Amino acid sequence: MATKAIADRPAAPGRPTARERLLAAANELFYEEGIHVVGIDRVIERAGVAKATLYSAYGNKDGLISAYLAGRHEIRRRRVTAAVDRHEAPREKLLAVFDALGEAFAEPNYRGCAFLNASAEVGPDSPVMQATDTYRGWVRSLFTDLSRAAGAPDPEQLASRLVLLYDGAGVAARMDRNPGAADMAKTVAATLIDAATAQH
Amino acid sequence: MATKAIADRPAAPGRPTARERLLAAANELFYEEGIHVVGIDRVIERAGVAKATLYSAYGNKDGLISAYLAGRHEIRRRRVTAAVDRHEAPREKLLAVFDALGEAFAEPNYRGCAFLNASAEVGPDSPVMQATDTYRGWVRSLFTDLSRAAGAPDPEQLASRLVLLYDGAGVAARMDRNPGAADMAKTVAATLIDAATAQH
DNA sequence: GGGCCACTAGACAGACCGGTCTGATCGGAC
DNA sequence: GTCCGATCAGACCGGTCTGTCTAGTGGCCC
Repeated sequence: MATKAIADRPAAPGRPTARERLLAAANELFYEEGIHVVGIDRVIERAGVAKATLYSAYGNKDGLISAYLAGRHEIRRRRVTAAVDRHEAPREKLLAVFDALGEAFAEPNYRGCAFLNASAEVGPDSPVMQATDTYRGWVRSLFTDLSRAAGAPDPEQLASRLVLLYDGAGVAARMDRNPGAADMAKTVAATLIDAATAQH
Repeated sequence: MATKAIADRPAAPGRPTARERLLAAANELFYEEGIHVVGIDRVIERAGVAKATLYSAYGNKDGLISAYLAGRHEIRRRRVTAAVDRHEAPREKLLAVFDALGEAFAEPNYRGCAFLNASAEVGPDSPVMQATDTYRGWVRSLFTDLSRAAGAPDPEQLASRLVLLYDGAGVAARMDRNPGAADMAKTVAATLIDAATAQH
C-alpha cells in the first residue's frame, strides 16, 4: 500500500497528509451530495484513511463539516481577492467580484453556494450557521468597503444591493443551470454602482 | 380519541382528512427542519395518523415530499396572484410580486425558499428537482409576461434580472435574517423596470 | 534496540431510517 | 345485519448512520 503515514507536523514528501486527504474528500463529497447524505464511511473511503484517524483529526463529523466550510470560505476569498486585485479603480474592483463569481459558476461540478446548501440541512444552532455567518459577513464587508472607496454616499445600501445580486446569481447558476448569471448580475451591478456614485 | 376516520372523498364534518393532516404536518416539519432530517415517524405522529395510512395515501416518502412542494408552490402562487391582482398597471403588478415576497418573509417561521432548501438535500434526479423546475418556470414566466405587458423591449432580459432580485431577496431574508430584503429588492426592481421601459 | 505515535483495518454498539405487515376498529352503504 | 374500505396501533425487517474500541503496523527519534 505504501502508506507514508506521517501525521500533520512534518512536511510529507509526496502524498498529502491524512488530515489533508480527509479534508479534500470531504470537500468533494459534502459539496457535491450534501453534508447529511454523505456518511463518514464514504469520506474515509475516498480519503484512503482509517475511521479512527478522522475522529482523532477532527473530533467528530461536525468538526469535519466546519473545516470543510472554512476551506470553502478560504478558496472563495482567495479567488475574489485575486480578481479584485487585478484592477485599480474601485468601480472595477466591485465589478471584478462578479468576474470571480463567473469563474466559480463555470466549474464543472458547480452546485450552488456551499453555505446556502449546508445551512439548508441543519438547525439554527449548528456550527454550520456560525461558518455561514462568518462567510456572509466577509462578503458584506467586502462590498461595503469597496463601495465606500468608490465614493458611494451610502456604502451600506449599495453593498446590500450588490449582495442581492451576488446571491441571486448564485441561485440562478444552480437552480436554472445558468452560469451566465454572473455576467447578468455584473451588468446590473454596473448600473447600480453608477447610479449610486453619480454626481448630481 | 374520537377518531372521525373518514377517508378522502366524503367531506368530513369537523376534522380535516387524514390525507390533509398528513400534508399539513409534512408542510410544517419538512419546511422547518428539512426533508431529510424529518422522519416518517415524526410526520405521522404530528398528523395523528397511522403509518399505513401515509403509505396508502402518498405511496412513499418521496410522494409526500412532492405533495409538500406542490402545496408550497400553490400557496406562493395564490399569494403572488392576489398581490398582483390588486393593481392595474403592469409596472405596479411587477412590483407587487415583491410585496408578496415581503409578506412571506414576515411570517414568523420563515426559513428561506422551500425549493432551494429541498433541492440542496437531494440528488439531481430526485422528484424534488422536477417540482423545483416547475416552480421556477412559473416564476420566470410570470415575470416575463408582466414585463412584456409593461412594454419592455426585451421581456426575457428584464424578467431574468427581476428573478435575480427575487432570489437574492429570499437568500437575504433567510441567511441574514432580514425580512426587509423584499423592500430593497422592490426598490431596485423599480429602477430596472423604469430603465427598461423608458422611451428613448 | 526500544519507545513513541500516527496510522490502518475492521468489529461493534446503539440509534434511527423507510417501508411492510398483521390485526383490530369503526362508519356508512345496502 | 353484513360487508367494505379507510383507518389505527404497533411489531417487525433490513439497512445505514455516528462514534468507540481493539489490535496490529511501521517510520522516526534517541
